[in-house]
Amino acid sequence: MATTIKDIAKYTGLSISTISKYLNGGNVLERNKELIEEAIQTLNFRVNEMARGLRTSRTMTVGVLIPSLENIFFTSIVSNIESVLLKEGYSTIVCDYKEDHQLEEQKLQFLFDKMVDGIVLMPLPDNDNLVKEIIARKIPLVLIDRMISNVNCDVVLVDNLNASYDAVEQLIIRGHRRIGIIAGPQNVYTAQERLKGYIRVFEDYGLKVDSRLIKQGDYQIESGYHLLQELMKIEQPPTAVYVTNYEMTIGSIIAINENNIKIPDEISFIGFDNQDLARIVKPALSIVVQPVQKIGETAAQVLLKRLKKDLRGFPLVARLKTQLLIRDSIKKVEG
Amino acid sequence: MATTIKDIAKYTGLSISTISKYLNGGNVLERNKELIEEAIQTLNFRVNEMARGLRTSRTMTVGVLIPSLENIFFTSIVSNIESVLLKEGYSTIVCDYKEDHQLEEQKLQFLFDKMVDGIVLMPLPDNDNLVKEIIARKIPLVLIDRMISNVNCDVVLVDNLNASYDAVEQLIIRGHRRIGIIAGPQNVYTAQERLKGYIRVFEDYGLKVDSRLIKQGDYQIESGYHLLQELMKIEQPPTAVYVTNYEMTIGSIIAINENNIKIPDEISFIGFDNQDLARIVKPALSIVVQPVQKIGETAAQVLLKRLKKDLRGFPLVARLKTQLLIRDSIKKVEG
DNA sequence: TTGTAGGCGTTATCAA
DNA sequence: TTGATAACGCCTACAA
Repeated sequence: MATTIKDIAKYTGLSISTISKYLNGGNVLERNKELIEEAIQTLNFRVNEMARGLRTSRTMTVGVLIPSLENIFFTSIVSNIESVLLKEGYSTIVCDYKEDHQLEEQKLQFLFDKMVDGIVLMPLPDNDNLVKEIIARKIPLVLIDRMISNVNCDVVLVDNLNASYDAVEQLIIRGHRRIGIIAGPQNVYTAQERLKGYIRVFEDYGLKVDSRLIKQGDYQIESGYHLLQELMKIEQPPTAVYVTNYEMTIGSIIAINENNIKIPDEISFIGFDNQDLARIVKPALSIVVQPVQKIGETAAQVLLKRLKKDLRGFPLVARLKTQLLIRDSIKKVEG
Repeated sequence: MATTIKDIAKYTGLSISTISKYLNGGNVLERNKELIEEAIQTLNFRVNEMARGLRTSRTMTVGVLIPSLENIFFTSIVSNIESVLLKEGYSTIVCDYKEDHQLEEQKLQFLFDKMVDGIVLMPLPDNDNLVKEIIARKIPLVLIDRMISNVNCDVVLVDNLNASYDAVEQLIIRGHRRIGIIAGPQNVYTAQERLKGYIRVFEDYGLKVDSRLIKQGDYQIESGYHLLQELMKIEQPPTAVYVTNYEMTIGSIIAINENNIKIPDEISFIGFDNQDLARIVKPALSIVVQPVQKIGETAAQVLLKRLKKDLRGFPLVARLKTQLLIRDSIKKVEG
């Protein structure tokens, strides 16, 4: 049906192996090179990746396993990974495991079956065995957004701790002392880090942390909505609040609007991740911006490096910096 | 390296072809069946999809090509497609073309190279040639959210026209006459349909359409934000507004909050797609809900059917109904 | 029901 | 530089 190397051979009068060699960058006489090129064009030839894969046991396919396809943070990363890989001829198989332990395992098995050449994984907590199994199979692996102790493996992280640190520090510098935080689920690595940063900056400034100002949400919109209102209802409400992810930031803003709370007069605000929202809300919201594009690109690049058997710098820990956008949602508090 | 049929043959003392037949559902003696099963378990055998693919020229892979991976509407659909396909052993290669004509073509070529068995496509306007090429290659294709005239091909659509019709009709029934619409870009099929529904219901009720109440946005948050404010600033502002997609609904709500416009007293509101938002905003928002899950599932099921060479009902046009959730954001207007 | 043998399209080894 | 040939792991007549 489709044209094969054999057809090119016939067309050019050369042998199959010469064509194959040319295809793989070997040396061929200039004259033949042109001839082959011509044949490829006119016969519209494309290598059969499957035959090649069978022979080389490389699929030129990378598996990306994420918690959910219904979360823009993850899919944006995937989008960037895919862009980079595509340029090198790799295709991306995306699986999501719907935040489910069992599914995570099952989909991983699926990627094994597909014989992906490499894997990018954003793992669930407490599933270190999966990571170990990938490594045991010697499949190049890049972890995103999570470190696993005692496991050697390339990782792309965001410096969440200092992201929080910097954000909260700006509030402190501007005179705030009662600063609320809407933190995430503490079995999630990033959420732990973001809370740690909050606590550390208080320590560094010799301030005491008031545990009533620490609210733990679940990274969902509702969380932000409810917890912000809880924060405002406590005896001495905070003068500033720091919300630690996209969804909860939306929820908080909705709560703030609904309760007619004035930013920054009644509360100073730093949110997370949501650039669109931040740009639109008046006054413009201050936010922590994660380098989504860079996360994806870095992960893809590291993986490509490993796929090329380049093991320099292994295990690499890329710790990407967030950006703190200070806008109009922060007020100075007179000491 | 990995165990092959050959290994199973050795272990069981049977021949390769017997094993193969068993693997493909053929008849084998009960005794041998158990033996083979045992071998598969202990040797941890998995068929080599590539070898199989080379032989059968089936990859058990489906390509899904969407405009963007950074839009939750699309990725939710992908998520559901993937779930259904996975159960049948198909893997999903997701590509996005970042709303770019050229990229769309390039990524499609990529899917061809990967020899996907089928394709699910959410096409850009004015790229009918791509669709035709897929069909010319006899690759099973399911189109989502867009019809192409003069082309025979399975399609999964949402009945956007009647979605709008029903929504606006509810406003009319409750006495509204000046109803604003924030429509989408008119080169997009769904956006056309949604506007048509608005116009048709006015006609059916013998009411005149005031073109000043029709605003055309670009399906982005900013659009909603600005256009809602424009609507409220015209001489006789609308008593109700209907916003025709997710992002613009967010934008509109932000504008409404910011300008302290009271829902439903100052304006009745029907939004689109955003269930989370709708649930949280007070008063609860009325919205048009697209059957995201069903879109994905239907597309996957139709494709699976075609992949099994079942051509009954071709070309199928699945026209899925939206759901109109009436909540507290609509006020009755006294005639 | 089981086994034999040929071939899917490619790469890789080795000779020429 | 080029070509003949043997795999890669599987499926599928066909024969037993």
